[in-house]
Amino acid sequence: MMKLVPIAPLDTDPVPDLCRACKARNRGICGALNASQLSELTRRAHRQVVEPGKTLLDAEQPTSNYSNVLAGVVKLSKMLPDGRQQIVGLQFAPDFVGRPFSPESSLKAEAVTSTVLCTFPRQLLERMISESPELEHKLYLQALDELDDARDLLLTLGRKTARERVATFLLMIARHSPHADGNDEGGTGFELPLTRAEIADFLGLTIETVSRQLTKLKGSDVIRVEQNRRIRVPDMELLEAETGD
Amino acid sequence: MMKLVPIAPLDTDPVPDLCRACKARNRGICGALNASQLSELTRRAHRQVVEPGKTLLDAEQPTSNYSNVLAGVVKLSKMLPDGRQQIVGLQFAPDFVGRPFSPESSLKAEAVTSTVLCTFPRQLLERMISESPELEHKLYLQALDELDDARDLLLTLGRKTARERVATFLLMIARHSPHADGNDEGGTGFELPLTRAEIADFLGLTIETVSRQLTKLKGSDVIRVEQNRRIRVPDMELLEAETGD
DNA sequence: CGGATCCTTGAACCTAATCAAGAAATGTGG
DNA sequence: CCACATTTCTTGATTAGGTTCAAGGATCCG
Repeated sequence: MMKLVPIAPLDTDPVPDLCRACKARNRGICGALNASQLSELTRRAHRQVVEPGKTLLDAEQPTSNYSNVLAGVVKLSKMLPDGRQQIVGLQFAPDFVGRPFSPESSLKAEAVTSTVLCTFPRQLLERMISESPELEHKLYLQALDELDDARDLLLTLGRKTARERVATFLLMIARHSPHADGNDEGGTGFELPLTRAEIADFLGLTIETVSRQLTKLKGSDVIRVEQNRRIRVPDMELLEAETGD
Repeated sequence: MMKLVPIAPLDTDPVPDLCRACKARNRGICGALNASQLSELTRRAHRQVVEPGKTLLDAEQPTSNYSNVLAGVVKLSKMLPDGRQQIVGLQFAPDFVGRPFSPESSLKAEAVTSTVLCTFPRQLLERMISESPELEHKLYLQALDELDDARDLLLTLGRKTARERVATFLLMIARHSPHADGNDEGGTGFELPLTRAEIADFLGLTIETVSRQLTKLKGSDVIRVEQNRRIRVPDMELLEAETGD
């Protein structure tokens, strides 16, 4: 049975086309917005495709825009004054990229692959947060997930061997791969979004060590390296057994 | 001048004595609650002093209670099946300890010092979150801070030397010490809440390495070790210079 | 095809781990 | 309060996993 409720005047806006076509619409934070809020967001947001290396947020710099990742991968990294670098997180669709309630980011956010983003002004989002508890709730849930991820990575960096780290990374990518070919003849295949240097920066290793461990995992028949960036895992359980947990 | 506002019937409850005396009341998440909410929370919360080693949340176990830290220090840790351990966070007053929206914790929370807690049922908090956006906002802010801390630690574990890690840890503790004696004759003095073994688990090192680096920092006149747990920093800038950032 | 970037492999080195012992601090019961 | 047991911490010797330095091979792209 239908309830009769007064129609809020602002809610007569239709869902914008941009959002209607957005794959992240119902999984990401925008799912918390009503049509009028979506409409306002859309008026000031734009969809863009950015190339690898494009910086979205810069450490110690005032931030003017936040983004949602619609496709591709974004890395979050920190750097010491002497140049040592650590990747502290990877973001996939439909993740939100930004640090609400702080005028500047403490880290750098950079596209690692060709990436599709929905970008909008920082202040607009912060205003919408204050108007929509539902939106803040979604952001909170994402923050909690990122916290779990960060702490898993802490265990990896603090206590795992090089081989275990590489296996852990491969498993993580496999699980995030949308087109990881299922169990056809040769197990699961997927593409690494990161270069060896980036994998090293993620795992707290050097590029040489990453390369050597991939070679050794190949030698143990845990993986096959079909091309530099293309990995195949014949038996996912074998890979899981290499992660240490 | 006083404003005349209608008094919400439920808000006639006075602020409970337990909360009135709570030092964390206005800094922690309870600051987001009105008198009636506080009153309900208090009815089902209890203040307790727990001894070092007491487990508050256990990995892979359903959690029935959350807590606020009122005094003391709580460690959050993860363990691999073979026993390797990593501390992934330290919580001080007035931090909230718990993982909302997840029936079980992915980590273990344990008192490291004698600790004062305000403990209450998990489901009560989750119900109050759904009723109070202000409360969820405070929790979100804390989660964002914990995320920043976790990512700082990632940089430490992934890229710093043993000496830099120990210096980074000492600086962190110094900054969290309420009774760090100010700049009397000998600089800043404070108490380490953790054993050497726990410091090692926090920094991804062994107990021997922590001990050796403390000895070396002493040899370089960056710190003085007055007792095992008592450190003095003659010049805080010297210590900062050892952290690598 | 040529140049640049990315990746692999080898050899030497080094930092931190491991193994081992003893010293200092803490706690306990007489 | 002291003697003893236990835990915690320090120090030394050795080992090993990963880094650094160096060179050569793939791969990619104009």
